[in-house]
Amino acid sequence: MSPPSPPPGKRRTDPERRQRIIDVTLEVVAQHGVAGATHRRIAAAADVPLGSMTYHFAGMDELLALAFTQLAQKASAEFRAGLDRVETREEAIAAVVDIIAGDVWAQPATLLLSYELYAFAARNPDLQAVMRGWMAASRQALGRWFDPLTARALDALVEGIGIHNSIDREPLDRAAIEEIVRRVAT
Amino acid sequence: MSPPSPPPGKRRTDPERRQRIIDVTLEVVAQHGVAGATHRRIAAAADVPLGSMTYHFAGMDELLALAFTQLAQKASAEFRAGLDRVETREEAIAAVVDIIAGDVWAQPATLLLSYELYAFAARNPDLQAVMRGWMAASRQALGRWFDPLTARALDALVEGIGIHNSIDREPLDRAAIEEIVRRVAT
Amino acid sequence: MSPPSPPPGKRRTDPERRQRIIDVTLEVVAQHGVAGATHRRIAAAADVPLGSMTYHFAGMDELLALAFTQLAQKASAEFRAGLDRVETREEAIAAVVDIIAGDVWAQPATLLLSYELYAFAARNPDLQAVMRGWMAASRQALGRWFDPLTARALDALVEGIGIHNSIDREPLDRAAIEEIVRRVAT
Amino acid sequence: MSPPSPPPGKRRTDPERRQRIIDVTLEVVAQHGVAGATHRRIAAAADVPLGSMTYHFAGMDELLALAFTQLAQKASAEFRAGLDRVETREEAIAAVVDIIAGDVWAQPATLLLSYELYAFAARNPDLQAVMRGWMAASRQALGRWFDPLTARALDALVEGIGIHNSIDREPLDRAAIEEIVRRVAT
DNA sequence: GATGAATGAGGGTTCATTCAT
DNA sequence: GATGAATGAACCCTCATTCAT
Repeated sequence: MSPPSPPPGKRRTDPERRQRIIDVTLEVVAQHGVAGATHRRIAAAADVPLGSMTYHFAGMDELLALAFTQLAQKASAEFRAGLDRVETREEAIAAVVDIIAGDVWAQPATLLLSYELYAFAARNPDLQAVMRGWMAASRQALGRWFDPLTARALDALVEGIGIHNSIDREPLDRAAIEEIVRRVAT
Repeated sequence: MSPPSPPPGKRRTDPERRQRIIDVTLEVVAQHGVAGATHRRIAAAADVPLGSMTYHFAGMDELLALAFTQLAQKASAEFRAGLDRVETREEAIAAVVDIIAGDVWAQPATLLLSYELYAFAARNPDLQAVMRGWMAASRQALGRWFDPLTARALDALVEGIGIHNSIDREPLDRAAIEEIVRRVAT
Repeated sequence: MSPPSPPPGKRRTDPERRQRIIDVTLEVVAQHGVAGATHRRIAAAADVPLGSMTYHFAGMDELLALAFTQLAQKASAEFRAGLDRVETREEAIAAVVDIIAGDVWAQPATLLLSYELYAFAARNPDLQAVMRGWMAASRQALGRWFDPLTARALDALVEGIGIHNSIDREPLDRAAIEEIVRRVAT
Repeated sequence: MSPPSPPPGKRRTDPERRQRIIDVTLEVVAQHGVAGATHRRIAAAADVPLGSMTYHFAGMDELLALAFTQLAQKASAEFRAGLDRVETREEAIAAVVDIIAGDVWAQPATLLLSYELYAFAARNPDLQAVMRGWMAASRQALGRWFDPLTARALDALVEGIGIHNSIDREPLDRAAIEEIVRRVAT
């Protein structure tokens, strides 16, 4: 059995189109918020005809759900990638510090998207499942080096320090972050 | 017998009106998100004519800013209230655990509002100032019992565990939270 | 019998108020057009409470009618003043040239008001009477020196050249105007 | 039998729609003034959904500008048409008298529109260019038979007598108009 | 007499969505 | 399959006007 692919026949420049719309959706949300993410704006940003929006996606909700899901999965993958390549507990601690202080979550756009994601997920059961999966994956990755409670604590720390650093005018530096991480990791 | 109340639909004196609109705004945001917080919806929920919206507030942005500011200030006040009445460091630790595990942030609506608040604040300089004030107040309250770095770490922990507990199907219990708090608080 | 004055008792800073509103109305119309002449804008420009608007005048239509009537009467008076002081036919011709080339109608604001006035008068019988009175007065003033047909022709010329000069990038100079006036005045 | 027309309220193909809206706009302006020309009123008069207004035109200003531009161009074309078909100077004079006394500008609606046009143009640079073009075309048409100064004077006369005749209870008759035109045309 | 608070009607505009092509 | 034209619901906001004071 072949995977469920679009029926063969007259496929044009399609395949990337759908994905590009999803990617652009996140950009638009980052810039204008969920409230400002309209079909028109996304279509314009993706350089796609307006009709494509409702043709490819049932509605904004579905599109947002898809976009946020991909965001969560990508973030989760990056999180695990950072931890999977380490060999010792010391390196694992360093990896956690990297994640908190690193470029990924330090980017204002990414953090902004996470706020929008949380708010959206709170009203969307599908996204809640995605987020629980994300959390579970993070804890599993941490679980290689830390006991379950510590893993959860570290995961929460990543979240909390990330948010506060984005608001704070003087974010915590690497040394301070490491100090805290070490306290939590016994 | 209750005092003679003005016939509904024709009351001209309603001093708390303005404040009620602000309160209702938060309820509507909690229920429908910032994206779904429209003048009409809020007016209906507050049982107020539509014209009152732009009469009392320059626009949705101002109204949201006011509502979120009050939310932040109320949350900040509750945070400090929990810490200001303690007399020992042990009690302070218990208070932090209370805050994390307690009713305030455990309410889904409150957490949801905080996501919306973060997203909104990221695009609104006034709210950023409010949030920095909130963070500063929290750290000051914690500063009575903990050194600055620990205070920041605990504050981040409150944030992170709160968020994760709201997503998690099996939130951390008091004992687990206390264990983590004690690790951070040396 | 005394003239119909407001009943004595508690008169404050009233008398000029009403007239000032009328004057300011013309300024607002000149700046924003009849379409943009709102109670609020006029009240703000006249530094008068909004409630004064509907207190002193039955509605915008009445206020506009009053304002335009005063404008017409003032313009008419100036027109006659220019002609009444002349002693010879030659001076009368010079006066007509003065009116056309002069400062009064050359001011963009004044001409703009006349357009608005014409448009308004076309839909307001009272103003039509005012304008007919204005025309009659002009012709009467001209009638001292010119036969009826010539008077009407000169009056039309004042109108037509005035308008065209306001549109034209190179308005007719005094000499050209005088040449035309002399042709019409036999 | 008439051809099968689409059921009302559900027609999707209406190529002249845009132009009809422009035409109807002038009718609405003639009836209610620029101040009373609203999207809703025009849409109703043109039997067109409200959404069509801002779909076809960027805003009321653009719509008014288009409508007035077409009015000016049509008036200009008629003016020239009257003069272009004459063969002698005598006929040219007769043509000018026709224009002044004729049906075009004698219609109250047309004159009313010209007032609104002048007022609108005074606040709209694009329309000023249109009006200057109109004036230039008129003078060029007159220029075939009259020297430049006379051409301008006759043009102004058309304007002035037209306006005054519309206000006057006893408009000038053809003979009187001809007498004045002849004076101006040397 | 005079006014500031309040309102509901109506303003322009944006939007997701539909549908003929 | 894909799209551009079109729509009507809903948006935020301004307005003249009312009314208790």
